[in-house]
Amino acid sequence: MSDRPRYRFAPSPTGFFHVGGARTALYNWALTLRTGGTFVLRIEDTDESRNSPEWTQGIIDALSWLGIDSSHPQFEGPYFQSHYAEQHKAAAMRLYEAGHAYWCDLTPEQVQERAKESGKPGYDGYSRDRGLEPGPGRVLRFKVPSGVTVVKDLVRGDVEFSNDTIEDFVLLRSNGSPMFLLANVVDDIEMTVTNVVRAEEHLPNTPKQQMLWEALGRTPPMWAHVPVLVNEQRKKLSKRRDKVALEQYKEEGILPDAMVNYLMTLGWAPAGDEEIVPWARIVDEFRLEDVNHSPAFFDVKKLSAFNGDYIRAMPLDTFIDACAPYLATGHWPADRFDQQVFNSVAPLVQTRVATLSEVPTMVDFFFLADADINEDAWNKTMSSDFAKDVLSDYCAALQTCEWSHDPLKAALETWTESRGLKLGKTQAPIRVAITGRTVGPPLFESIEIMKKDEVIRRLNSALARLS
RNA sequence: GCCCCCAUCGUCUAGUGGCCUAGGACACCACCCUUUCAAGGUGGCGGCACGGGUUCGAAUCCCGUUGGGGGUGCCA
Repeated sequence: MSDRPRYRFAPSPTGFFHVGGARTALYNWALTLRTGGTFVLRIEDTDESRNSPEWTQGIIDALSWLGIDSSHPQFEGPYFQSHYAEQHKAAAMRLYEAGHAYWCDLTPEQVQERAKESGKPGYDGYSRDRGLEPGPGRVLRFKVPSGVTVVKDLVRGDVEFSNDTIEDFVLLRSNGSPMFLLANVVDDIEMTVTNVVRAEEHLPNTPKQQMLWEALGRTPPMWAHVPVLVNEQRKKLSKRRDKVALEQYKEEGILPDAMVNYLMTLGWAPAGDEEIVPWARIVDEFRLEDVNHSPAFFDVKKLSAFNGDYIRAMPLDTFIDACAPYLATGHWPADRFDQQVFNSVAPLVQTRVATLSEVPTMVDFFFLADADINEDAWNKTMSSDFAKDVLSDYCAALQTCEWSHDPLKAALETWTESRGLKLGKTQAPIRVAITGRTVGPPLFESIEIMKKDEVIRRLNSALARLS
């Protein structure tokens, strides 16, 4: 066994992959990479109600999307907690035999009842000294020793828990199956985990787990509890209320690099004034000691801003490739899509989107049989007194105009100046007639890319609607 | 209720006793550029929760208050 640190990420497969889990995984991965350690993936699937094979694959896929590749030499696993039930039970029995645990025949209802009567919540240690033998309907409880448990946490420092505030918790259910606290510790011991980096919600569990490590005769790992991610109401991100599925962001065209970079700046910041930094630098600089102590708001707007930055930084052909899946689901007839046309506008699109899913809408007019005219845009631009004239005069000018954006622009400029107007105004009706919207890629560059017949047809069609 | 954690612009953060008249980023606003919208550039708005200490000196250390969060299962 080497003295390299062994980190671990231990999600339970409850549906889709959570952005909070993603950040925890990334913290562990960055640390693994820098320290030359190992990243152990363990699927905590002991609760049968939340267990499904495709969810496990979902976790592996999500990690891989984030750049945590299961074939990387520093990656180990996945292990499945459910496969280790025998070890968990054996450890529980060792604890019992060593006097660290005892059987209790109280049902959850009875425990609750006693708590109600005494006015003190939780289990009161009723069976501690009753010397019960194992039997049906009996749970095994840990005998919490007296004293104080000090959790040494890399993020928070020493956290003290008075043991008398901790009840004798259940190790084995009445059906004999092991509980999370036990399973988690036994697995960490078996997998020789040395560093546990997880979300703050586990902090109250930690003294219990540390007692288990000690009762099992082991030295507890280094703990680190990172702050939770919260929503706008400052509540822990929840899959019921909040948009937390990594998959969903992926579908919207958030780039993995942007997601990774953004997630890493939640609770931590790289040195200097820039927060958009390459992963290699993050690996180099990330320290648990520097992680903030307070919850961080997962801000989709800022994520988008990061993403826009990453999109603009892409080489053009990479951007074009990245757009392909989004273009494939465009709302135009499939046979009208023209890759060459898209390639020509791509540079103009690249600076105008924050996510890839915005791309199809921005270029749809090239591929639709007719421009999809937005009514507000039409009403706003076609009501001007020059709308009809500019449409018809420009249409006429196009017949002889050289088909290149400069002359295309010059033609309209000449007309505009002759009327004492501004190009910003006069291009509007033309833009709406051709693209259907008031905003979009630069007009003359777009016209240049389109077929002359088609442009003229759309201008005439607008003209017909006007009169 | 009990236990634990936390507290710098609206948000994410820098800051580890003097470099702070508190820096950056997102958002917002204005201007510049400009064929729309973006992008880019320039500038602006805006913060150390409060009260006590400690100290020559506190955003930084201590105590309290208030406010937020997490946990409190025969879930993980």
